[in-house]
Amino acid sequence: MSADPISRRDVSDATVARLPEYLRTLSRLAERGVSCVSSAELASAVGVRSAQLRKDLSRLGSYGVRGVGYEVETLAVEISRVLGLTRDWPVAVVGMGNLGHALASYPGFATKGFRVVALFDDDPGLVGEQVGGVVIRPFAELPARVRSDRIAIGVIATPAAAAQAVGEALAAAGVRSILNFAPASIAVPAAVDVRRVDLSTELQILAFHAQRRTYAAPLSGAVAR
Amino acid sequence: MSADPISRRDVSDATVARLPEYLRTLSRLAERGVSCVSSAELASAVGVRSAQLRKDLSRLGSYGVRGVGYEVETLAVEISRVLGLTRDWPVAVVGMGNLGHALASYPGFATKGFRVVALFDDDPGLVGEQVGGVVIRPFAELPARVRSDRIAIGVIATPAAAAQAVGEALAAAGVRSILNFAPASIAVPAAVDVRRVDLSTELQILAFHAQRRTYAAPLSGAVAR
DNA sequence: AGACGTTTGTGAAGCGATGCACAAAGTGGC
DNA sequence: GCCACTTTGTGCATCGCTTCACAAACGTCT
Repeated sequence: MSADPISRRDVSDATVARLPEYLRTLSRLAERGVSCVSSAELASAVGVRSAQLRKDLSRLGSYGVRGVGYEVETLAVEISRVLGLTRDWPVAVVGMGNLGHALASYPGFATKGFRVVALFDDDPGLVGEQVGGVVIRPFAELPARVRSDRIAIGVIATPAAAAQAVGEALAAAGVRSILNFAPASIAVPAAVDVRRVDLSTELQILAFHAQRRTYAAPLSGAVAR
Repeated sequence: MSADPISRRDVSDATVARLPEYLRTLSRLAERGVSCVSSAELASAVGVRSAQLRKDLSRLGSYGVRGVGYEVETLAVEISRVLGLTRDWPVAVVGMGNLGHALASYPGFATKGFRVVALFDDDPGLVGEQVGGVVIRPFAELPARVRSDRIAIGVIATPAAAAQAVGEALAAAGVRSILNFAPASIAVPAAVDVRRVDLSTELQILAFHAQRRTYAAPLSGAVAR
């Protein structure tokens, strides 16, 4: 009864998106031997306002001490608990091209409870190969592996054309969380949570700002086409 | 004077983030031979409300025809222009491990005016290797290459420990736009625009929602550890 | 040419997130 | 034990984005 898990329900998406950043900064502080930190210090290390940090953390409960600050270790554990990192998350990667290889051996995937336990591709030249100690298997084995390995998260790293079919197969197999790296949006049942990471989109946003800078700078120069 | 480039100034970040999605959907429609589309059709294809789509597009100017809709080709060209995709964007990738290799040969990088023209790594085992027709060079050559190739965008694909140094080197060399894939935030001068893509953060957000689902489902089951 | 149906562009309302400012709560010194 | 100082937690104002709703504009049909 001391820590009420139900109270996590009203944590907004904006707050959740910042929690991983807080957690990484706290880990860095812990490595440096810091055991206690104020909201002002932590906020400036992360790059947010201190008021926002305190408001975010207050959603998780009262883990700070007035006049002192937050205990680094305690706060890190609490954020981990809220994010669900204290349990095990078996992950499957579908599509073992360059990107799939990179994701399967990405250090960030191995930590925090995420375990890449299954790799899939239909290219006969790739099936059987080992990446990070896991064997690449044909895509048809997906449903069986999802059941046997209790796979909770699917990562799509296929070309755009295959993304929709893979997403449907993952959803049909019971995977409710999908991280989609393919340059295409996919339609899935409402019960499935999809997050898309598109490298091309990020570049285009950068290009927009870069272009705006070059237009803004030379006030006297001829701008027209 | 017909198309005023200054009017692009008041396009909000939220709108800019959606423009690439609109553009990709328009390209798909054009491939299918669709030449005209209403805001309702386009919006549902993208997955946003039609009012939002219209408001976004109205920021770029009046490119729709009342009673008819938007001409696919014209709208695509205009969005491309606003995003700055009609010019050439030389890109450098720093850190040619698994992720760097994947990014350098990513199809989405090659299209839309982005050209990977330089690859850097300090591992002697990688220097000299060709990826997509571009030779990997030692990191020390970065400043010279930025000048000679007019590199505008830098992609950081190094381990976390190297990210800060690479970011500083890019900024010092004159690169004003950085896409950071390393699992670490970097501090750069205010004139430099950094976007961070963190695979671990995305997974953690997925895990949060997945955990919330499992807590919400078994109302009668004992939750307390 | 005029009336009708359709779709855009946009003012206004609604809503959620951010930032401010301060009371509440704790520590340490005397 | 009381006082001064520090820092959290939070009500409240503000800001920006999203959504609604409708008038203006366009094509079409007669």
